[in-house]
Amino acid sequence: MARTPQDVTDAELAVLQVLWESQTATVRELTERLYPEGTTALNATVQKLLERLEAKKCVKRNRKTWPHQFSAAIAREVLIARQLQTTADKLCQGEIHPLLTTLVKASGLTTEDRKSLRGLLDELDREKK
Amino acid sequence: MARTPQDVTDAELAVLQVLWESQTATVRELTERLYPEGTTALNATVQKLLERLEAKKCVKRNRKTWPHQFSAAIAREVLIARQLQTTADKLCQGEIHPLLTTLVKASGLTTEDRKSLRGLLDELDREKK
DNA sequence: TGAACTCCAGACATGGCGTCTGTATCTTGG
DNA sequence: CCAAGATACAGACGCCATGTCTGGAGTTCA
Repeated sequence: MARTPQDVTDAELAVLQVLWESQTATVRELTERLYPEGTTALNATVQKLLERLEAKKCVKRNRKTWPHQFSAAIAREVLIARQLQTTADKLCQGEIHPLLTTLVKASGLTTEDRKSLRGLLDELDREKK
Repeated sequence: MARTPQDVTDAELAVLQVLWESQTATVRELTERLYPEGTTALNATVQKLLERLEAKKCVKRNRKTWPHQFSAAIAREVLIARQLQTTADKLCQGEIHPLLTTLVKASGLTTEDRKSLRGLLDELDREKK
């Protein structure tokens, strides 16, 4: 039972979070944001995280500018979807429906939430007729 | 950025999966199921996994019988819910609504699925009035 | 009682992941 | 055009989670 590497690790995710709200940033900016108090060695750390994220196609790097500008190459929603699929694979043989019912049942949905959900369903009904 | 240990690990989950469908089982049975071909050393491995699962309150052990009988102490749905909450915490500051919309949009819900979902929502509406 | 099985405490090993060091490369001010 | 400072990049380190194994004690049954 070999261990399966994570697709986006915690430290990497932290970087992505910042990029999602900043649109674009340099290594220095990211480091200051993620590790205020930190030493300059952390720059290399962030650099490495970005490098790995780039390899995973989660981050785009603009090499034309100096210093390089980084931006997210993957939307939060996509990552959410991917994560949910992983959960489904592990716990429901890939089925997503169980996730939905679990969410709806277990979580404290407000009346508001339920209304918007119905809206979404209606939309789907219309699309597929 | 310290690494956070998983709540239920892959190998542990594999054990749980078997328990969910077998109701109850001994170490030997589990080992044979999980590692057909395996050496007897794997018995200890499974034993250790069970021990850890027990500590996490995911497995119950009946010490009255010999050999001990193990059974799941946590429902699959609970684990799903927990996992979903973790995802929400990491990606949506704990909000579950984004997960829902992602799921509804991304997954190929059949008309049937949508109907049963609406049923669930109606039920909730009735409960909370 | 002895053989065979099970339990259990602890140790071991692999590898993921966050971090750091050292060096090459680039940019800018003088 | 050169020196100084910043950035990029390759590689390595170290901790620890996690899957696995070893040895010995406990249990059952003929």
